[in-house]
Amino acid sequence: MTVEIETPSEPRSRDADRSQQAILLASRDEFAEHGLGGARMDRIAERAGVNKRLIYYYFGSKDALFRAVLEHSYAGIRQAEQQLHLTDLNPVESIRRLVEFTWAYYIDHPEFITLLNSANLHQARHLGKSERVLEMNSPLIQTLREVLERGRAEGQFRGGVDPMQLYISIAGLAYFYLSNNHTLSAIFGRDLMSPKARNERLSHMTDVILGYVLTS
Amino acid sequence: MTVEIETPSEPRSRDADRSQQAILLASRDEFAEHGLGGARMDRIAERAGVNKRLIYYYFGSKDALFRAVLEHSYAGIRQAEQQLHLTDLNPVESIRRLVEFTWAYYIDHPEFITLLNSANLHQARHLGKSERVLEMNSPLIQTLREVLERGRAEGQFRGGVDPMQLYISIAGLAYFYLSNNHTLSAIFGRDLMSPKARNERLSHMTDVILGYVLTS
Amino acid sequence: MTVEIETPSEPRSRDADRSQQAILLASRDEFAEHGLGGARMDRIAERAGVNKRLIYYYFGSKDALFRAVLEHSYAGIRQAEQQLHLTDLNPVESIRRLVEFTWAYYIDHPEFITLLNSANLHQARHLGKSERVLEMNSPLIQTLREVLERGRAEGQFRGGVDPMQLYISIAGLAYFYLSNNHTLSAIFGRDLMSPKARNERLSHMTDVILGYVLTS
Amino acid sequence: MTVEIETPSEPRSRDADRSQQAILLASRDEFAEHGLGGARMDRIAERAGVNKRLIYYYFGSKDALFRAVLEHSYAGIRQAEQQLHLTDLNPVESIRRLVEFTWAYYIDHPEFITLLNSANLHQARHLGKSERVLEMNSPLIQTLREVLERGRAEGQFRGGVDPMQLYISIAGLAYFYLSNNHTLSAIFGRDLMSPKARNERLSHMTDVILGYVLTS
DNA sequence: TATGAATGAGCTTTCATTCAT
DNA sequence: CATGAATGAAAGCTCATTCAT
Repeated sequence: MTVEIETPSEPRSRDADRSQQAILLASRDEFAEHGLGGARMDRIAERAGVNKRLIYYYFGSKDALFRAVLEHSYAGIRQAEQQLHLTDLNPVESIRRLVEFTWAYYIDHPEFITLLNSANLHQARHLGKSERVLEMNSPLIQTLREVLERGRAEGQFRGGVDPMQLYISIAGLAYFYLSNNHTLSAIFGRDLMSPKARNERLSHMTDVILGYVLTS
Repeated sequence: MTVEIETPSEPRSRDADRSQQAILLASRDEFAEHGLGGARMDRIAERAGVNKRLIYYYFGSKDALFRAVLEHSYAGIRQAEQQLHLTDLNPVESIRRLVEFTWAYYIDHPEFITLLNSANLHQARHLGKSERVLEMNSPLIQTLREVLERGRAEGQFRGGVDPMQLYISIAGLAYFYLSNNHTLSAIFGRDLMSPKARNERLSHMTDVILGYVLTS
Repeated sequence: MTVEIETPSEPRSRDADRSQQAILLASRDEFAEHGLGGARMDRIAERAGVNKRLIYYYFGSKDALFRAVLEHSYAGIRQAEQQLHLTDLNPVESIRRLVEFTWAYYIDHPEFITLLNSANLHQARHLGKSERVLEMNSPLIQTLREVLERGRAEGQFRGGVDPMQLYISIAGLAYFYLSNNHTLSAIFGRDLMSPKARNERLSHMTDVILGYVLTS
Repeated sequence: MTVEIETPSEPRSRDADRSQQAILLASRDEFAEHGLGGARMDRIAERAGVNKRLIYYYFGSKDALFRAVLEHSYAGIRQAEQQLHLTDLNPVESIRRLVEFTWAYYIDHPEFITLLNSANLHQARHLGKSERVLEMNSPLIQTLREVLERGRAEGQFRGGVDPMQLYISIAGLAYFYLSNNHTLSAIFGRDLMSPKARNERLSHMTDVILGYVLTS
């Protein structure tokens, strides 16, 4: 999941960029697997194939590195969301696609969930150092609002739906299932990650969300 | 290292019980605040007001202690769920009460969410050491199944609803909102934990779930 | 130069005291030889024959350890000064004894000079964390004041001598010679630490100080 | 690594000279503030506004840089001393001027004291790598010897005064006061660096030295 | 002449855990 | 039942120094 955000223009040593990217990807995986507390700088260096010192040279500290990884991940999902083009579809298909996208994105980017968990664990204590995250996905909310209004205008959707609440709900339906799949699989004695189970979950999620927004 | 939380049968020293309980509560808070990796045995000892060595005497290791805390937490919610008496209500009220209960429980026990996160983070790597968790809340699923069937029989509910999926969905709607409330509050520029916001969320959740299960 | 300051009364593990003392003496030597920046915790642990971790267990940090060493050293010279009994002698002998004592103490405790240097180097930047040092040697100043007054009353000493200035001067005459003896020996092409050279310096110092305080 | 401080004979790049000077001044300040052990090459580079690699290009190593700084500082005081022209004055005024000069120089060049301290700390272990320092201030000693002899011939000064001892004493009287001013100010509860306190010290120093050399 | 990238070695400090009583 | 003393291993981080250009 390499996200090239900005085209580098200045003639900088290619190795510098490559090293930074390597560190970023390696630490994303390490943080995802072990959490912020459990991640090891040594392992990140090894994974990235660079000297440990170089991580500090570029990112300063473990915390700062974690923040960089978070921002990188947020940028990734924000960018993916921007390619959804929800307004090209009719309202029902639009909602359906958003549910499917959310589900697929979490499945394809399992590290995103763990990173979010870690972020929330630590934000609870020392809040919001990374202000850059904030401008995250207001655009999608705006689009969703338009979709809901159009569906309402066409008589398909119920009124009074808060797009933010809906967005959070869609995310929550996917997130909890995936984030806790180990515990849940154990509790319910089913493999919740089998292809069949995944399809059932997506189907259920779609039903829940459409059942909510659709009238009659 | 077995921890007897419920009434001990043999006449054990009151101090012993008190120490164990103190350790359990202290470590629950510490794990909730810092995660498994970030929790510190020293701090747990300090919080519990006991000598660090005593923790090892009773619980054996940090991992074992974490497992004990998890089991304790699971036992807590299981016990609370058992007092719901869903079958005393009509199907619609029953579902409504389950949603309300889940919401309220997560709000009252914020450590539960963090512990779940930590558990899943680590289970992802070394699976299921604590087999005792498994028998967790099948009973509630069974009750929910009966509620759904009754609603279906009375023509109020749609058919084909998997009680496990529904249970996970209810949990997910509450969990994601609360777990990520810092990030979400920042992104959307609203305080998602104000009394008003909480009520709105509960209202929305209920609408979503009822919108899904209800026919017509 | 072991200074037993306070008789331990409580029945504490002997090893604890011994370990702390060993750490204190080892770090005093290490700090004296290498300065605060150049001292190595590993070497201190080795010198003290204890585990490195134990140093942190007892002293908390390198800085705190340095402060403890300083206080220990100050206590040492203060205690030695208190055994001078200057008031038992006539004024001239009293001054002579103070000069001799200062000289001998610095020679016998070469670490004291280096520690003072290090302390001042660092105090220059983050001032006075160790407030306990403050009550150091006012008592000697008071004694010196009495000696000067008596000498004045007996017509031997000049008036208007500030005991603090005199105390600093006596110290300075010894300190600079010893502190810079390597450089000075090189510059002047003499071994300034030979027994003969030492005697000459003490003799000179005594002449300077008596030449100043004596009338006629 | 020879550093030409005085006018370079061959036409060297102005930038090169400027860089070397900048490094020299920056490292002098850094060494003075933090000592040899505490000084940081990174900070020196930053202070000097040059690339870190350039320091190595010009000076070879941290130790060599420190030696260059020391030599630079010694050269500075030696040069200042040569402009004293002590022989132009009568013996008493000559001594008085030397005391005043020493005091003023230390006050104006506080880094000199710290550098001397660091030098002595490290020379104590690996002696005398910089032989160039040695020719330092024999000339002044020679001048001082002449002054003392003249004073003796004129009957004002006592005989048998070793000019080296006197020189060291004058330096020591100023040095100890200034080097330990933080500690001393704290101990005695006075601000030893106030203008008034400084004047008193100089006055005292002059009295001590003249009290010693003058007859009757 | 000058520099950004990179590193091996070693630093202070932390941690879960055990020993001895 | 309880504890203060002690530790091996490893963590995050720093440092003087070198490489490549």
